[in-house]
Amino acid sequence: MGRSPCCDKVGLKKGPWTPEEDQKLLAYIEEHGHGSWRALPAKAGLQRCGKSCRLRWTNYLRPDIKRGKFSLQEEQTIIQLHALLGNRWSAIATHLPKRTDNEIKNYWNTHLKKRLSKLGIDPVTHKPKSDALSSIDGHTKADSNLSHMAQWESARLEAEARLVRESKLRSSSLNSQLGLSGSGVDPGQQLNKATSTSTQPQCLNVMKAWQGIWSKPTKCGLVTGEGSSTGGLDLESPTSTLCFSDNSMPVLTVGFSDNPTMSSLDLIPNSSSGTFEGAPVKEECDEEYMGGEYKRMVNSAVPLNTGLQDMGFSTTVDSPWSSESSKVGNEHIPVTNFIEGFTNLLLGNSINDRNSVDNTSGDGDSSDNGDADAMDCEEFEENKNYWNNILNLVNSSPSDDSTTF
DNA sequence: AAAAAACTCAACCGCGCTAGT
DNA sequence: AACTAGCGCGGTTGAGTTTTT
Repeated sequence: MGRSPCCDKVGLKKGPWTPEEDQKLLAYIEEHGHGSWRALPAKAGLQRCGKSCRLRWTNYLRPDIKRGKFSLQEEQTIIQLHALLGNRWSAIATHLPKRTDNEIKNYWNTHLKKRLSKLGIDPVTHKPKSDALSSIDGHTKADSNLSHMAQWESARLEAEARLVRESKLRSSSLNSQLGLSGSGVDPGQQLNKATSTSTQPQCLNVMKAWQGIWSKPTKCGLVTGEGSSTGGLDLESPTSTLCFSDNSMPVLTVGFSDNPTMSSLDLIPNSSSGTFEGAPVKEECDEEYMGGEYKRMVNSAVPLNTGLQDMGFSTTVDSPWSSESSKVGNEHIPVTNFIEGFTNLLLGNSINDRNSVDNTSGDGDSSDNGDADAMDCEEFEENKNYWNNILNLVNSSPSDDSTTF
């Protein structure tokens, strides 16, 4: 019948954890790994339910957790991802290394939500509250964007779930191959490997496809306006650069071109998952953040666009970092620009302005559906203004001395 | 200085999903 | 197919802390 209760056994302790309990849990997991959470408390000598132990570990004791104030970049990431994903805190957390879903959730509820509300922005829909009034039939122009987002997100979630399963399988098979359970390998290192693997972002892959879709139809020239005709290899975006660090690891820098005061966000490729991980630019990031954990470079055989394949797209890629484009169906997508497209979608992009000007003077071909084009440009202009407002708010907030940890 | 209000965040709760039997 | 165990997620709570009155 129903689920067996987890925490209603008599004698099990609840409430705040004591340092002694923390120590017991930490020592046990470091030595044995957590194994079955339900069985763990008895083995570790704790009068707690397994669920409580798991929560304490994942939200507090785990070694790869960063505590303290959220950085500006983290705030921006949370706001942007929340607009896309809603209250899917665990999904958002995969893009904020060392932050737990619980912490992000709390930070959203206690800080960011209020800040957006004060700005007159609905923190649920991320739309200006007045939009509902100005809209004739209750639907705003942004609804069409959100509809696209919802469709992609739905597909993304399915793909992500599969990826996680596969990742677990790979991880467990790797562990067994390495003989981790009984070898002389440092348990702490085992833990770090396990946890770092589990926190690697998985779902940005779909952004590539998303970016490709978004960049394709609009004549505002979202991202690939000029480059697409050359096979999507345009890397000369005004707002993104692909550079290579000393160890030949590409770092994609996404700038907020319309806001000169805004810091840029470096995206460091995680070659084992085929995704990019966000990290602050050098001026603001701390050593730990940019340390080995996020600069790990493994020559992994995992395809760059596993997520796309998972979604049923036919994808080809030459090698994880040597190829700047991949195929979705028959369409080339500039992979290195995918996050730019994501940011463009959220922030608008100066490219839009430039190309929209071009289009207004346009050639005969582009004048076929000029009304629709104008509408697209209008929508992107609205999006740009909206996101600039949000990000400016975050930037200018009096409580924001949070660029340090 | 004290009380009240507001805020923060660790922890709990219940549900849904998946894997195993 | 039905059931159970276990895990993870999102929503909520409440104790402790800080700020305001």
